[in-house]
Amino acid sequence: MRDVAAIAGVSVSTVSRVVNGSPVAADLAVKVQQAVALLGYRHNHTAGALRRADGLSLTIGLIFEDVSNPFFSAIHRGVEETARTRGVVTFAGSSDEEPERERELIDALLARRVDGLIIAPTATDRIHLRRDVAAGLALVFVDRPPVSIDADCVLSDNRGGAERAVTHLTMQGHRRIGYLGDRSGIHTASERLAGYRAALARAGIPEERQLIRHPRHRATDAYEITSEMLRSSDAPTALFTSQNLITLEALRALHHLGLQAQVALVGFDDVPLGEAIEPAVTVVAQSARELGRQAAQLLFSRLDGYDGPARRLILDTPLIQRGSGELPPRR
Amino acid sequence: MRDVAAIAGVSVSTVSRVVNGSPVAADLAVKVQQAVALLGYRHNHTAGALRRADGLSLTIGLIFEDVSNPFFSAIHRGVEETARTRGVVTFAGSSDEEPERERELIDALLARRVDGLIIAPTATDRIHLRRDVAAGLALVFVDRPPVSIDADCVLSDNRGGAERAVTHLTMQGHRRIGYLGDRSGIHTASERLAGYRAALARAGIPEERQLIRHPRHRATDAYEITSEMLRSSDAPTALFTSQNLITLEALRALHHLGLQAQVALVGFDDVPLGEAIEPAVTVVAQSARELGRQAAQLLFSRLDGYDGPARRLILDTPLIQRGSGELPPRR
DNA sequence: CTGAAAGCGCTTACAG
DNA sequence: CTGAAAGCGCTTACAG
Repeated sequence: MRDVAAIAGVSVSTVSRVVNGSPVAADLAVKVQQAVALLGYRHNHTAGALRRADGLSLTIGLIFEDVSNPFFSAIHRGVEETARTRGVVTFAGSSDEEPERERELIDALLARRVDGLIIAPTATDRIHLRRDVAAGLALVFVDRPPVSIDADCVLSDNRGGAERAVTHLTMQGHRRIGYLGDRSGIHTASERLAGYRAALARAGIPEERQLIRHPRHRATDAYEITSEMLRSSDAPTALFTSQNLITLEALRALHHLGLQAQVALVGFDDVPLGEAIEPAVTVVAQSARELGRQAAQLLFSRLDGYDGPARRLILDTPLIQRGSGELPPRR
Repeated sequence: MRDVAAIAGVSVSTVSRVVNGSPVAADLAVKVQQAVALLGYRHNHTAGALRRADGLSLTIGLIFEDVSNPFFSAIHRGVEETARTRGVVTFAGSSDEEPERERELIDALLARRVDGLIIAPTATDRIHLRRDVAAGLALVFVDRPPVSIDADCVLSDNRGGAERAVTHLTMQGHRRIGYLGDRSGIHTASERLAGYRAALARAGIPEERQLIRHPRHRATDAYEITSEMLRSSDAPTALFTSQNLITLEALRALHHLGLQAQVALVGFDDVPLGEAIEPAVTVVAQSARELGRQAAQLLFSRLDGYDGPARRLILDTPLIQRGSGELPPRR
């Protein structure tokens, strides 16, 4: 900036004004712009933030379980869409469901002075950000509510969606419905299990322990567990799979066993090709992108000065009937 | 930091040393740490970078077509894996294949002083970063090579993979092979088309114009175009779909028409459930995560001082036979 | 409208 | 090892 000022023959104050669009005499502005082009000057917004009144970095951070899970990357996209309109750029990182990694990421992001954070917290989150929030950090939770701090959050209707899915199965006469759940401890997992239980209770069906399973490592275990459950003598006539990766694995297992037209299935969260395969997959859908948009909205409203109590948004999870969930009981 | 110094009864220099792990007398270090905890002090790494010798922000930027495309989010994950070992956090943004948006993102990221940039450039990239690279920016291209600047890049073997895929079809007697390609102009698209052509030429099959199609809007058009092609009187006996989203749409069309067991298909890039559906989908696979890892490696080697000529890495694209690509010609 | 000076939160020579 | 001072690239009162 000093170099630009020297070449343009003005003070750095004037260069700063031109760069920031403050009123400057036209002839000086032209000189400055020429010098900027000549030198290939890049404004250092970060340095400016140190002195600027608002102190904003125009930067926010996203912390997900895994940035490459399509569910989370769709949230990312939704956040980006609204951040973009404000000239805000977005960090994104994966906690891998490890509280320590989550904490590292939070620390790293705050050391870079992000204006806000959108977090899908780990099951055992120890998030301690009260002071940072008091100091102006905008904090929003997405997909899972915060446990150790009171903050804005946006969730899907997990319990309601699961209950609707399972009731859909009981209404068609299924009484043995397998539950393939996510690692317990994760909020969405326990809510969906609660929904499953509520639906069984409503239909007067007793729970069976061996029908409720929680694969530890989703991608690898879910396939095995599903296969095993389906091969057993008291196999279920229907499955409720409570997470997108688990649904994919259960579908693989069903298709490999050739049981996809025998055993009903409803999944939580849509899957690619879910509509194309035979039978097409009935799911409870959630709009990840919309979760992201809403989370960003909450975040920016805080940066814009909203100072009221924490808000909690719950998004609908409509049931999409496509075939797999409408198969009658077969055994 | 000043407050910490005041409470600990030391100079800010000493606080700085403690925070950065420089040698400090044990008793003073303890006092500083207590003050840090008491105040909830957050180090401002960004402010430090202004004065620090290396000037590094420990920040890099990723620019993809779309962060929510599973291919790109897997690259993101690969980058993150190697960035993480260095305490580097990652921005990620979507260009939507628009050069102007790409430029905005680059400018925004450079204004936040990222140490490096990993870009999957738009078809008509006007990327002008020579001066920034000269000033120390580490720049790597991924998935698509740079057109307007010489820089490190890591690509998949697009032409070779496509040629292998199509030759696989011709070897089984297919002579009418439909090509469903990405928007032309995108490097990967033209390479894959070249591979398709090479395979036809090698098999002595003349090209047919109406069998080579480029959906404009992948998600929406690919379905229509595939359906139309399959319904025509001179329909192909096999399809080569040259991108993951296009493969998904073509599969939807095939399944909806009930032709999935009649018309062979090989896709470029794997798709979820590709293994589960019937017939399972034969693909040319690329490891997006590995692309990301390698790109990050190239980037960090530059930051570590490598100053040689631009490198170009080409990753293998093995053919995975699963069934859909092994269907014989039917008409 | 414009410029000189002070200062944002840090790190880095430089003395001690 | 420790502290006082200068300075990184900017913005912001404050005079003119």
